[in-house]
Amino acid sequence: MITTDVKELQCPVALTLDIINDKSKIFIVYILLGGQKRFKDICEAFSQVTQKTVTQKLKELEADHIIERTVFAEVPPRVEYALSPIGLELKKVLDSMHAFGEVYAAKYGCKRDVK
Amino acid sequence: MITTDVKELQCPVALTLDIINDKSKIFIVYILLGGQKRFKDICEAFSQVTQKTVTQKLKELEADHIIERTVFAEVPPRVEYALSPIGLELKKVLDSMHAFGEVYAAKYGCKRDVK
DNA sequence: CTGTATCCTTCAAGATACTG
DNA sequence: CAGTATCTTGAAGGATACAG
Repeated sequence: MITTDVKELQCPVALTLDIINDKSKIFIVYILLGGQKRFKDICEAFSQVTQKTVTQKLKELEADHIIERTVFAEVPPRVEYALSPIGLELKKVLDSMHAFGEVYAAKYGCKRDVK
Repeated sequence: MITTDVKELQCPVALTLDIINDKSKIFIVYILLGGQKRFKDICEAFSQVTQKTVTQKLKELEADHIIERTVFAEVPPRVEYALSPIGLELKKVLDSMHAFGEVYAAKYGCKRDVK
């Protein structure tokens, strides 16, 4: 069977990976764990990534119900992004990553080769 | 300051993400949580990825001390991959992903658009 | 400020064939 | 069986300019 435009992920881990499919998205969640942020703030926290990419990742996260986007009718425009309730659930995943990172760094250091 | 060939990741989450930087590596860890596996078995569990990619990811994981590679001097050759002690620590990360995926699926289902 | 729209580059990964 | 060696391609992301 070939699914043409939809896939069904039986494994919850695969589902999670499909939602948080790259580093930049996890970073956005990480940033938003510190409270809601403006578009500009997210871009600045993300020096290695272009604005275009930030926009795209924010859209994907919003489409997946991980974050919520609020537009304020002001001049100049203001848009705030915040984690949704389900997005907040990702904190546990991030926490476990944090814990692993600390254990790993204690054993092997935190220096990494750049590819 | 510009680092030319090494980066130092202060944030443990960033470090973890740098080690487990894509879905395929997390999947390999996931597969190996079920016990040590042969190269062939890993390739087969990974129908969507080519052998070349599996080889590459295994090498990276080994270089990062996440997995251990054992060569048996047999004919035909046999190579087994297993999680290292630190690699086993990743189980907690996978567990939290599993938990999140279940919560998410209960709320939004497990069907995903294919890009 | 918060995005869109193009164009362009590069790099990861697929296909395939070959080796010890 | 467990890889390595090439070649190729497609999509992600950078740079830049523009819009509401």
